[in-house]
Amino acid sequence: MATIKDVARHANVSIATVSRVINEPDKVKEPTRKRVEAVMQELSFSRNALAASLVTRRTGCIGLIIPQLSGAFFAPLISAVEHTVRAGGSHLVVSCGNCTQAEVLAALSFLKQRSCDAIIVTPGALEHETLVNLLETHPNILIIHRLVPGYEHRCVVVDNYQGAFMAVSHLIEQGHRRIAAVTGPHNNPESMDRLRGMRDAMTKAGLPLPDNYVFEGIFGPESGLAGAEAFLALSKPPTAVFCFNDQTALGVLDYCKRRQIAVPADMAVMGFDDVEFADLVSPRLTTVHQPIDTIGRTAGTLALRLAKREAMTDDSHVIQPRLALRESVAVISD
Amino acid sequence: MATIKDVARHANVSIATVSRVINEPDKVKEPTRKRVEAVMQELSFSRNALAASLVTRRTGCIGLIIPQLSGAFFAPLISAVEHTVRAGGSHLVVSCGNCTQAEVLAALSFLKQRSCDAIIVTPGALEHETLVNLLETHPNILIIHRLVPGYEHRCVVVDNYQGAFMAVSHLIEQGHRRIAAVTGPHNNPESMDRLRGMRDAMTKAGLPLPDNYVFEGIFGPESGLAGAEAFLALSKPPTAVFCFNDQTALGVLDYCKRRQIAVPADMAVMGFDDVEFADLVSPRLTTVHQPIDTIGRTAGTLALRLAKREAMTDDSHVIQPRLALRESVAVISD
DNA sequence: CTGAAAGCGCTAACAG
DNA sequence: CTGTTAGCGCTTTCAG
Repeated sequence: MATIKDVARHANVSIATVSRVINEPDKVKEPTRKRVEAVMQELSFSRNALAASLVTRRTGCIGLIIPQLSGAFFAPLISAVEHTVRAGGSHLVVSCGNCTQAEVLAALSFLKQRSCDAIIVTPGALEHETLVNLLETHPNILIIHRLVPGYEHRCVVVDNYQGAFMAVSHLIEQGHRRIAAVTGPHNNPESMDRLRGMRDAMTKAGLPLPDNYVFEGIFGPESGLAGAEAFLALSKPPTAVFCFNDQTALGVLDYCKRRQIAVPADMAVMGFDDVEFADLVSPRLTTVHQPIDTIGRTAGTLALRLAKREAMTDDSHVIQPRLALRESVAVISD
Repeated sequence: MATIKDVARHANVSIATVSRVINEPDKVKEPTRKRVEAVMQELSFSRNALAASLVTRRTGCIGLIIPQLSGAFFAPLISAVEHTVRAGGSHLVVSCGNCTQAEVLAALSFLKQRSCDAIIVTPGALEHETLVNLLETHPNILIIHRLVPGYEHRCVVVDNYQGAFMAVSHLIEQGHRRIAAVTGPHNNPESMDRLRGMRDAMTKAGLPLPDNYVFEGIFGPESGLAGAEAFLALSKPPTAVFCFNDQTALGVLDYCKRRQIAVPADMAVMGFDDVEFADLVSPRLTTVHQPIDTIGRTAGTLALRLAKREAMTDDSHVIQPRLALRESVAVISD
């Protein structure tokens, strides 16, 4: 591998000049520049970015810590982040945090050592305190999917409360009065926000939400299966079930299919997320659309700004979801 | 940010000793080590990996260039690569090549400058010559999805020919005699391999494959739509269509649904890839299963070996697909 | 077992 | 416009 030293020698200039033709070409007189460029070509010189970063203290890398790389929800998110980040001239280094606190911290430490200009964290299992601590000690960290009080300008979240409120209100408008929910884990803040949104929508309509209408799941199809089974065993089963994510809804749909329960006629199913397959299953899933792309773009833009050490505005970045009306919910028939 | 210099000063040792407790702790006497470790903790020292890499010439990073980050096919692939790579103690830097040759080369140059220990390339639109050149000049590059003669040991591919052969043979076994195909772009080597496999399976069974039974697509649902339309307009339409990827098959399925053509009764549909949604659509898609996970793991393992500059064995890495038999193909009824 | 010193390849003042 | 020089933070001989 040729270095700027080699280039300098071959072109009969100092290494400073070579450095200049790389970084600020117009500060070098045309003939000199041409000569240097020719030599670089000839030696197929490739600048060692590591060495440069060591002195500039900027790597042009933005880190992203995320629980999964694949998956209907995260993959498009990563993609959106990558695109904006790259449009801004930086590159994305992803690290799969796999949810556990230890892994996230390990990933973080790696990205820190690698001097990423900014780091985007999807907290997964991170405790609130850890998060606060992180935000406090690392001015270039950014959080997706959790609103940390006092650091709103470095958080990008979707309005889970509002999304759930809208979803349940829609169900009510369709005539449903007995509405159940398959939630996420009780320690999941997003799930809790959705539950609050649901509760308020029910209360506003003067409807009850009995405890046995709330089934705690883990955001997977198996939760939907179990939840549906539990609800249908009730003496007064619900006519609609609101699943706190689409994977769960998929489980409910699956259960209904097996048991020959017609969706939406006998059971309405509402999801949350609007992942790719929501429009692919049958009946097509009515769900709360999370604008994944907007989230990703917002996060990317913010990261770019943090990387440049630009001042952050104090606004919070709360993104509004909207309803994706499809086939799994209809006006109640009885 | 504290440096080893700071640590050295505070612990009353030389920077060499600090470096040792980081890299070869057992070469440092217990008390000294303890003291240094305490100071590191206290100053919340984080080693600057950039500086280290500058001298060791190893970064612990493995690069991956890929056309898309999301997508039913690539996301799981990335995930598999990331897991193996990380299990091997390295980290993955992804770069989205977006298919064009220029972009792939740009991504490559970035990863090179960043001194990745090894780079995995999914060639997308790269021309064969460029590929050969790359493999020749970069001993630590690895190719997925293209078998470059002379560099087999640094390529990992699935046997597209065999997959297509199996798929079409299965269709024939089910009694189909008029089988059409919606292929990928004609300059796509994988698509060409699949077409050869199909041709040979047809020939072997003594069946013709007329030109108007071969519709060139671009691996998207719209190709399936267009292909299906074209085939159905024929005076003798096929009874089965082999789609060269699942996205395309999705388009065909969609077309049939709209036109009330029963699948598989009136039209059998065979896909290729077996992405996540293949098992989710209805009818569930019969398709050629690509062992994405195996591909990813193989590539990851190979990359790790390249990174360690270990000698490569001379075997090629050709992975065998298998059929995923589901609902969209059945014994022909007439 | 520990320290001194010489770089890794590059950038960034500062002179000229 | 160009060259000299002093590091960036770390590893790695080579002595002691």
